[in-house]
Amino acid sequence: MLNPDFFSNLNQEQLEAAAFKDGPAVCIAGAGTGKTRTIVYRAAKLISEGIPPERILLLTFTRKAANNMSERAKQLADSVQGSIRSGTFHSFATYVLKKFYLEAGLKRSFTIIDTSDSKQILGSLRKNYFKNNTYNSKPPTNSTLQKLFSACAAQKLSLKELINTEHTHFEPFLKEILQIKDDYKSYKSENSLLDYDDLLLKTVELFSNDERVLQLISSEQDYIMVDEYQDTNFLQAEMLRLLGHFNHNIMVVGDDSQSIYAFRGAEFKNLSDFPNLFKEAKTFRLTQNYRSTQNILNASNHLISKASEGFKNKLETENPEGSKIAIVPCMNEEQESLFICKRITDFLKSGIKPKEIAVLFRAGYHAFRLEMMLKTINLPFVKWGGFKFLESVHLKDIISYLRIINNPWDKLGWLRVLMDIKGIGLKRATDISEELARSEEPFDFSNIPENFINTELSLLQQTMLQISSQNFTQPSLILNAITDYYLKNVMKKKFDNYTERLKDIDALAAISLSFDSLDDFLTSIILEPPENMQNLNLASQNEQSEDSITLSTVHSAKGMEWEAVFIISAVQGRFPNFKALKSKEEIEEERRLFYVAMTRAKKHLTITLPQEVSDFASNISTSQPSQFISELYCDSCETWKLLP
DNA sequence: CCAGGGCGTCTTTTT
DNA sequence: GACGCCCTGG
Repeated sequence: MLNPDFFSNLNQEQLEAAAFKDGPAVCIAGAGTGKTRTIVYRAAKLISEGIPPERILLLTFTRKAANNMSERAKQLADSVQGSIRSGTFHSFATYVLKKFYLEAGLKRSFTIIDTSDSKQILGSLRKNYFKNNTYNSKPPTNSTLQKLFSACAAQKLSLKELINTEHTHFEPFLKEILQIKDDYKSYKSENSLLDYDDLLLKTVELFSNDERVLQLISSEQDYIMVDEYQDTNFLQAEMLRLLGHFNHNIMVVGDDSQSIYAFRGAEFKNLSDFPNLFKEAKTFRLTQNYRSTQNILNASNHLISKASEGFKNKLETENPEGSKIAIVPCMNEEQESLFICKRITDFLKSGIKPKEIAVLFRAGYHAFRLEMMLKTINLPFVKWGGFKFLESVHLKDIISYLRIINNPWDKLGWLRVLMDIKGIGLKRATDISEELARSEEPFDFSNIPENFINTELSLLQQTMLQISSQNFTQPSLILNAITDYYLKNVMKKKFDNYTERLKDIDALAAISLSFDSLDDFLTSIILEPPENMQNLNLASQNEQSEDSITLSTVHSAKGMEWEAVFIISAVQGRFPNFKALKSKEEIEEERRLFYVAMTRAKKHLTITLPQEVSDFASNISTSQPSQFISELYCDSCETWKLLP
């Protein structure tokens, strides 16, 4: 049953969008205008009218948003059995490809590889190229290659076009880069590997080539809703367009002023283009903001009006004026951190709860100084974004063992595991992994050259044989056995801080408990990697976050809101980031990013500008205030003077 | 061909 | 402050 309170929570704009039933629609919803509430209400309403929840598909780019929404919709229509299907485009694509692997020309058990796997493969392929060093410019690194190939896929560009337009300094290497791209493609297909882009690419291919499959998949849902549509790329829009052949009830929701993912190929124009894709699409707009004070909105509107493109949705609110935005120049990061600690303490004294306070920044490392100070004064905090938990060496290692247990022919997994053995480097590890991939029996070492074999390698073989012979079904049990081996034989030798790293492995073990099969666990961890230590263990996170303030990158803060928000390091070169300074489009994106940061605040917004930052990336010593300060500055702001 | 040390690079943001 | 790459000696 629908909770009746919910009706009264919707204004006219929201009601119209939420009550819309059949056909395509686009909803342009500014920051803080109740976008999530509207989507959730629409879902709940459909369910209350008899649509089974599992026939509603909710697609988003990040899983955080997806989980959040299906939870809320569930609460709303609580007597309903079952739940809304929700997920990211990537997880939906994986579902499709697993179901129709034959039609997609794949093996039943294909492996999904993450970005660092791609880089590793590219690294080994790259060794065959760029040998004659006669050019006076630097050939692309593994990482750059990975980015280039990914950009091609997301933007539907040929490599040649991409290099000739955006990366002209690689023109001398074009031929070799093209060859590496071919090699990479063959390597993936020989080993049944799909990278993130392939998931989307193959699904789009499948949908365009096989109408039967498209129809079968389409018949699984009646309603599709897409959140944060401004963050989708060409392939995702294409996937949606194809689904539209049979599914007419598609609603996309988004805000082009909050498009902050162009760096990975997002096209915010997808939002304004939607009516071209679906001719009879109805457009809704949400413009009334419920989140922020008048002052915060004034300054935010002021800033976004400088944007050169977009709908320029001007937000309005009936909220009180509130206090002015504090612009606070500081001498250096030390003083900045001190000031923030002091002001946070004041906020806490005035009765604001810790979880209603957030500090936002452009890049993870901008907060290092502040983190140290918060630790010294014993103020608990959680940090979102920045550091990537699963990319740490020890966890990549552990996951490799799991991959081998799951699939003993996984060359990439073997490579990593073997290189941890004394006497085995890249060459031998490659030879052995290829031999193992060729063998009929799992863990068959009989064709490995004898001089490669030592006690450590035999121990590895025995351990793997033994674990796999136990036929554990629970991934957590396998993980335990692996950890046992890894700790004894590798970890202590490899790291001087192994006890600290062991905590991460424990955390991974905690997540593994909620999975019943190793394959599911591995797939999930690649498609939806946990962001940090804190949200690994949900229970402890909830307890913790009650008493903790939040530190977050602006990207990870999207969709969130807090009573009091700080934006730190608002200096030219940090925010906007120095890498963005050279192109107009990237400055535009930085501005939207700053806008997202500002509009997270409900009541108090404080922006700090250290005049001196030491930055190994940009080498800035004295810094100018961020250009966005003058762009946002208006009657709603005041500049503070700190005593030295 | 491997191990280990030194040195440079990088950190923008995520599936 | 961590990691990867390159060089050298064994």
